[in-house]
Amino acid sequence: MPELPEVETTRRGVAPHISGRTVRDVVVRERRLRWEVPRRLPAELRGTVLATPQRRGKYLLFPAENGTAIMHLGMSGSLRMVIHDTPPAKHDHIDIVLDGPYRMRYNDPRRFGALLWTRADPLRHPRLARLGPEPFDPVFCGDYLRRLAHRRKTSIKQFIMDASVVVGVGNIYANEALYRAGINPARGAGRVGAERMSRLARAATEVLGEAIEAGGTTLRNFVGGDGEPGYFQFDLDVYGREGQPCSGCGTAIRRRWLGQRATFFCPACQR
DNA sequence: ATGCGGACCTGTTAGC
DNA sequence: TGCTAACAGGTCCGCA
Repeated sequence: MPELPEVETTRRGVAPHISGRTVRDVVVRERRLRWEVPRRLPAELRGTVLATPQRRGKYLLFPAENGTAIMHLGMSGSLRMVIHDTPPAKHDHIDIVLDGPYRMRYNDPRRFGALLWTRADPLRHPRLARLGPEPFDPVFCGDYLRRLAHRRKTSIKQFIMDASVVVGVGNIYANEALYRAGINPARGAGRVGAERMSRLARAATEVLGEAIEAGGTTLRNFVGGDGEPGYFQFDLDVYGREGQPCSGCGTAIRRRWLGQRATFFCPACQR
């Protein structure tokens, strides 16, 4: 579920409840996530004061005094703040128990997520070191994309979803950005001209920004950081709309597969 | 270096 | 109603 807007919404949701709080304990009920939760993580976090959580791509960073907890929500992870005596539900794998009435609870049915620990600069962590720029970073622009896409034969959609190119453009927003830019998702990355590439960069930045504004797209079981199920729905033009008319020209939206991911596009508007 | 396919998991929904 | 298959928002890894 979580794409960048959901991750950012989660960060914003939990931030006021954890910034400046002391970690009383960390309860790990299931350590088999994408990678095993480090055994030393509870001991490292216990007794330290948490700073404001940060985000890098879809990774959440929880800086403590002696290191940083690095979290990824994977496909199905979510965080919520619950009062201490709330009994854990199915797939509630980890609690960060805080001073005061709340603990931060991590739930992840598919266990594609992760919780890691580093004492060093988290941005140099192997998982983060090779990430591309944030979509809101001014270096992320048409020229930047053109340079990287030079002679690349992969589709523009797979290219824009590559986290070493730019972070945070997941399947939903790749579809939406390409629609807004009028580019066929299957087009070779190296065959997108300068003008259209600029449009794509702008579209990606825009669509992600708007989704964050909207509070994140809510699909399936996403739960906002405040514990309220998000009911806001970002208005999607193509994703999940196979067979429905394109809002621009009325042509039926098509679905195809690119890189094992469902891809939605308007065959008339996107070339 | 690039590109592809498979892998990790469980839950929900569509179809018979 | 019940069973099975397809599909789901992410990434990493190994191989060609």
